[in-house]
Amino acid sequence: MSKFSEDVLTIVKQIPSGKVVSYGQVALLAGHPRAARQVGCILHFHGEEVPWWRVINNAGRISTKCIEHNADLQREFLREEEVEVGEDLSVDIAFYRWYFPETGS
DNA sequence: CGAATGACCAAGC
DNA sequence: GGCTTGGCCATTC
Repeated sequence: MSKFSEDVLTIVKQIPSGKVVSYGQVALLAGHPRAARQVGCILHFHGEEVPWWRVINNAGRISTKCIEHNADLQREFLREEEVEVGEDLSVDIAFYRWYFPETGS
């Protein structure tokens, strides 16, 4: 577990229910604006201690390009938090996007 | 240290 | 708006 990983997890934990963020934003807060890939790689590795399901790509969709991560489960979690998810795992990111108070972006 | 990998991002079609 | 190409970066071998 590197410092980068801990920082990413700490940031993700701050995401409120019913909101979602992109990997790029988390990477930015972690101090590595271009390391969005590592963020996703780290998230699929732990359990419910961190709301990883609230983290999606900048296109507003749940990526399924890698190993069989529970994309279907993630959709269930989001809908439980009043976040509408399309059949193709698409989310209205423009409306549900959460902006971290620290950056104010 | 060099090469390969991955839940990405931005630009081009 | 969706698919394809190239590029970034940290971690692992």
